[in-house]
Amino acid sequence: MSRAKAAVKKRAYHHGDLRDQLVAAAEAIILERGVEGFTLREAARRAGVSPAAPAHHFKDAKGLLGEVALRGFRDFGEALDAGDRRGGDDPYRRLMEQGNAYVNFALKHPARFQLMFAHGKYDITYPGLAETGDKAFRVLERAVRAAYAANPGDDLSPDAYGYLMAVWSIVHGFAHLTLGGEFDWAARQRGGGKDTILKHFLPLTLKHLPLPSR
Amino acid sequence: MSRAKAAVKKRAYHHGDLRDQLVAAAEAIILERGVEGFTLREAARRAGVSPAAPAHHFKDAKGLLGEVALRGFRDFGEALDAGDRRGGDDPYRRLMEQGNAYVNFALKHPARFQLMFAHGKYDITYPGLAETGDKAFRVLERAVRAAYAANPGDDLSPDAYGYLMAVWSIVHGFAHLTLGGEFDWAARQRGGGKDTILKHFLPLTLKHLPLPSR
DNA sequence: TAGCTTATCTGTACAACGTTAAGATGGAGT
DNA sequence: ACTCCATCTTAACGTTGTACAGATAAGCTA
Repeated sequence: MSRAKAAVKKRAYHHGDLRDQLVAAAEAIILERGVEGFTLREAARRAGVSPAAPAHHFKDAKGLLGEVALRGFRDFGEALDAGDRRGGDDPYRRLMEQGNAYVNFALKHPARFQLMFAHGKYDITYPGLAETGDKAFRVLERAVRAAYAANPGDDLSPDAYGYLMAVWSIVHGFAHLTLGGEFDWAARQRGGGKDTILKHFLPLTLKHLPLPSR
Repeated sequence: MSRAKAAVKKRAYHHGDLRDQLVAAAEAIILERGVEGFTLREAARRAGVSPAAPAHHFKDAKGLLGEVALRGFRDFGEALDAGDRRGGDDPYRRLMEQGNAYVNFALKHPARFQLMFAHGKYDITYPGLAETGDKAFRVLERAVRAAYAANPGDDLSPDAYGYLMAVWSIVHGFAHLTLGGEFDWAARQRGGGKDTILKHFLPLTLKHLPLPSR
């Protein structure tokens, strides 16, 4: 009997799949109760193990959330990359598609996104996390480099930096404010929820995305 | 001997100024340890009272933080209003000044700002909070109304809504990302901290603030 | 001034949390 | 068959938020 099979059998002393199931439980808890509602003991309870069991897979509670954040940044980076590719050759379209992907990811995976930018909640020194986060961020930088025709390795021009920050700010701000419910009045006007925001108000907003000056 | 005077004397059974000092302690804790590091007991300790004392002034821990958030939104609204007035008659300048005020407030009062947008940390039903928050955000709406020449009471046009959300997103995103340390690479490049971001990178970013189409 | 009322604070207690230490279990490799 | 050791449990400790009963003193009424 394999380890994974043993996991479905109840009360096996050795869980067999605890690490992954702790991550899954953590994501579920954050989704249900918000980042604030997460507790390590609850995650252990859902996985059917004692409160001390997670210590054998993660340094502490913030370590487990570090793994959740890492997986979030990995998928996030891939989503941005897919958006970038959808943009083809046009620098503006590449940035526009990335912006759409950015907000779409946030609204499709609110638990992950909220955690990823909830500083202090997870261990930022978790192995691989910094690299994975940087990788995601560099997808955006790459598109800005192309838009400003910067050679690889060269520093971006001040204006290119400003543009990079402006684009990042507008999509991140929109995602953060939407998840925070600050645009609920807008959704209520159209009688819808997240879908309305994504399909109706995001395009309305992103059409004001600044154009790269070169 | 007045109540306030009694407060400085040590170990008076009745504190005399507990409510305000709990708020001050809470802000100090958040500033030092981040929103995550706040505990009610620590606030009580700093005010020199027992852990049960705050209950007579606030329903619970989230109630105290609700008061902190309320005071934050009050000052925030006033800062935005001052910016709006600095903008004079020019709609774009009004919005630009408000944007500057928005980010400046966030960087000058990081503890308050982080708390204000930390959903789940404070009691959103705290008396007066919703009204104070709405009031602050209506300062921005008012300027957009002027820019789009909307009559008071009328609904904004879809494009005006989109513009409102875009402007709000870009300044909020910039503030949130800066406080989260996401622009540290930029500050490091210029060898500075928050001041560098405020004085150098904010103008560079806000110059991409979209213009109202009418 | 004396007595009563009430707001404010203390002391104690409890459940839940994160984390650690010591011991139990059983799969994997020799 | 035997040993090793990763994995899990049980038990315990200190900290947290909060409830409850009682202590204190400030303010009001007479």
